Amino acid sequence: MLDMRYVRENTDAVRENIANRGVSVDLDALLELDAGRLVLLKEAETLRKERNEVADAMKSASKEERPGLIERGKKLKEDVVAKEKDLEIVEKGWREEALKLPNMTHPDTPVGKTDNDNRVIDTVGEIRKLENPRSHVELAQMHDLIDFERAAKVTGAKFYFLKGKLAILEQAMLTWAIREMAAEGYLPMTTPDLARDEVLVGVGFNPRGPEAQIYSVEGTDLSLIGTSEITLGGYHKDEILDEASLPIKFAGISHCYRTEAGAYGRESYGLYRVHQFSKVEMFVFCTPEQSEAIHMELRRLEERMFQKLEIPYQVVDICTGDLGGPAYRKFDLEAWMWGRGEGKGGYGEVTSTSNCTDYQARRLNVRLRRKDGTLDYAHTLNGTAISLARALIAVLENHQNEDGSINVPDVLRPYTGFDKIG
RNA sequence: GGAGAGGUGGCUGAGUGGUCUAAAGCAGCAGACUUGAAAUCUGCCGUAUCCAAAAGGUACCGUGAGUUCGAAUCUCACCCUCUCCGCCA
Repeated sequence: MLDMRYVRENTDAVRENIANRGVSVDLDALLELDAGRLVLLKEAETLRKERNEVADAMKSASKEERPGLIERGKKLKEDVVAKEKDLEIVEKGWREEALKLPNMTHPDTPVGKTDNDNRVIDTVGEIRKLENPRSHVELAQMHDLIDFERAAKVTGAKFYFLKGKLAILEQAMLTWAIREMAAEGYLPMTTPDLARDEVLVGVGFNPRGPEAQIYSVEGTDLSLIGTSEITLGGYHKDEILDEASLPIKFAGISHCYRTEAGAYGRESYGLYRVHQFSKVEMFVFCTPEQSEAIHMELRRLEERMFQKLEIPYQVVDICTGDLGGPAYRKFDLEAWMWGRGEGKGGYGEVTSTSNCTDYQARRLNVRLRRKDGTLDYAHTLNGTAISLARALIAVLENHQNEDGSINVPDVLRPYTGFDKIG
């Protein structure tokens, strides 16, 4: 959500931003609705004022005056109801359109249309030389680590059972990641896996409807979360945070559920695009002054996780056309995966960090009280500490040996209790 | 799941149809007194929105609908909290 006053006063900048992001928002229609809304609002308020005056006059009215005042009051009540109905209709359209407005964009964000326009800003780590690199699916088959077929029988396509040492490896990575985050001052939080639709919308997700990537629970206003960004963002909904308490840093542990409608194909192979996975997510509430530096910190922490896992990756500055609505700027980490690029290997997204500035905070109504007593909206940021499924792919494929055995990265060995698979 | 009680400003808490633009206390801010602090005294002290600003208007007492000339107050539904019972890892 953008500040409507800002939109009114900076229409050119907003228009350019909409164009850069390739979002379908009709700004002119929105501005027209906005102007119409203000007129109706004014009219409704005038009527309500008269109604209040009549009610006020009743208090001291004589017996003779009363019937006349009651008549006026009845008439005004009808007028108010009618005017409010008009206002409600305009406001509904206005709100729908206003919610579609994406966040403004960081000046350094590359302008572009698709992920081909994303800018690689760093490449780190060395890709191991392998004669016969195997995909994680092949490796899993060799060691009986994943059962997709039975998961399909039990639940459906794009679900999986992790077996044996891979199940242990997953838990090891979760525990390791949580401890890493705690050591950095991020408060570990196990969150609900479901949230109210209201919260989903506040964080910027679309819980229902044809475009939705979210599972919703029939007969309730609950949806399965696609990331704990949702529950952590909702955590301080409708609250006023004390400036001195910021930044507030969380490391959320949750399962993540995504419908991934229509996302089948080569790039969705194996564990890469699945309907359920576990994730440790960093989430930060901070002041507007802090958010830029914290975004860099989140990126640095994400990079460090993959450095410690000894997995080569590249950092990508996401272009305007590929940014989600709430993000002001977004970096992705793409790890090397041998199973991509038709067996030759390629980079695949493993983490992502966004600075959402005050966009989510406005929708969630999260404010901060300055030391001088004034109020402002907080800034929110999120970043992936570790996302299982994809991180497992990266570990399996990068730490495989020529014989198909897989070394456990050093940092995980204390948590797995074994050094090698196979 | 059943029965009961309850949700009011940053906090505690009064208020059951019209001076509620919500009592009082605590906390906070400014000032007085004081060498300084405490105590005491005085004043200020919710949010959003409209207006260039001020003045002012409108809305908000868990949420939503309703009754009424008029709703924090009455009615209904929902959400949440607490107590007890049942069930249960």
